[in-house]
Amino acid sequence: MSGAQQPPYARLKDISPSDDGRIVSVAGWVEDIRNLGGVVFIILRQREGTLQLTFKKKDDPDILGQAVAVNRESVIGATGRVVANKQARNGFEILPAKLEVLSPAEAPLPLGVVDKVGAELDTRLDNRFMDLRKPEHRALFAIRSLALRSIRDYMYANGFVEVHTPKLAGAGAEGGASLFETDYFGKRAFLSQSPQLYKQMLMATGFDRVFEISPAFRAEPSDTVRHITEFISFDAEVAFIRHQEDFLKMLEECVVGSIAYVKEHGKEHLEILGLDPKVPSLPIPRLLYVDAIGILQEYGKKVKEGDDIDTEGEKIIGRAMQEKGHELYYIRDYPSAIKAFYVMPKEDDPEYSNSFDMEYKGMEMASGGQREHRYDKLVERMKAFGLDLVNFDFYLKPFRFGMPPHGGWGFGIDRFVQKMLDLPNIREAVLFPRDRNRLIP
RNA sequence: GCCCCGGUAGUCUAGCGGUCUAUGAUCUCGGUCUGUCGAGCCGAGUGCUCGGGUUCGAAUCCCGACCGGGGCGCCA
Repeated sequence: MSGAQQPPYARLKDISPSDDGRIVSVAGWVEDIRNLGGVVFIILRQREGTLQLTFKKKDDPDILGQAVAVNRESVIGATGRVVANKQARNGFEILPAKLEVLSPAEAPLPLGVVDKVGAELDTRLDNRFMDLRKPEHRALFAIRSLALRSIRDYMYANGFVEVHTPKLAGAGAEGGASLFETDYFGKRAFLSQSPQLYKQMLMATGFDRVFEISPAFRAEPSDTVRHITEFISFDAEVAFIRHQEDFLKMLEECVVGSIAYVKEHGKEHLEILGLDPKVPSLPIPRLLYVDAIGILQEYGKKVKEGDDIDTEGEKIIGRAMQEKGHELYYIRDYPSAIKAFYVMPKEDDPEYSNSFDMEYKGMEMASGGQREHRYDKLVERMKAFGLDLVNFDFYLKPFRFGMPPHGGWGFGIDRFVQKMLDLPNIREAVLFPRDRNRLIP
């Protein structure tokens, strides 16, 4: 273990058949041990793939004995000679002269990494560290990372400032009942369900364009494949707009760009998963709310103008749009009555609002719109919603001292990854998901 | 929170009142084998979620709790 005198461990990508004869040290997880009696193979797994260690009884029976004694999924280090060999994976194998167990794994494993049986999601999540040793599961998160990187790149390139608003707050963001309550030095506090009010307040500062990628918490006891209690929300707010179309263009470019970025830079990961997501063409369709209701009526669903679109309706529209070749689209101009208090009703038809949802494969990815920036109108609407204005003084104050017209969106990162990769459950797209029953790990 | 379905070895499953000393696979352990790469072959090991009840008898039927799967409501 006198590490300082020894060369660093070589990675799989640093070794090739042309290194024949070279002495290298490698480390990794023991994926499998194949004991053929006179010869033993250890399949060693690293981040990028697996390589083979070969032990021959006639060369060194002692080290062969050590190799056979190692438990699967232990972390080992080995030093030996590289031998080019067409029979071995990668075209080479290593014949170790030294083998050390850096961290043994107990047996049996709580979850097999290469076992020929499946495991339920619940079991996998209970043992997530082990589950993520499977390349196809790590690939999901490599892709998620790429998608986020592309989103950030787009936002920075378009003049947005990345911000962080508080996740602990003394008042509920939108006055809903779906807040987690906690004790804050004897006072009641809530986990933020949305950065909504804070990002709007920032519109009164001169930043003009802000975005935030951070957790949001919802205490709704939803038990579905598309809800978790802690999710990552990508929020943005833009000042000095004339119409929501001014930023819808940005959102669609950002989202479509993210899918394209994943396809371009995540080829190896998509290959592991056998996936090839479609890149929607720009601009994506804008379906008016009233037309969406029309589609539902065409499909025989009993809805009337003014109704909210329920899950079934959302799925029907998803299929209808899919038939026309559209996976990603906006639904615009919802009735004012079914949207939050901060939405701006349309000038010419106040029954409807400057609001939108972005839908991807029949699931809501984002919602947003132009906000009511006129103090009097905002207060009027808040009263109509039955909100106690005393609790919202901190929010309303900026509206009395010069608030530019503005709007923005909230976009669910976890759902985006779920739909882009056609995952059956949002929990697959989250490392350590939180839901109604799961708080550990 | 509501509706439907389910909970069997570390993992995934069959069984659905006695014939269950519970099926198969995977896994683990032991044996064998000098080119495996889903290694092979021989042998062994581990289990009916918990608590009540019905019955001569319960993995199996009933009730409750907890947990899981699907759907709904709501939403990102």
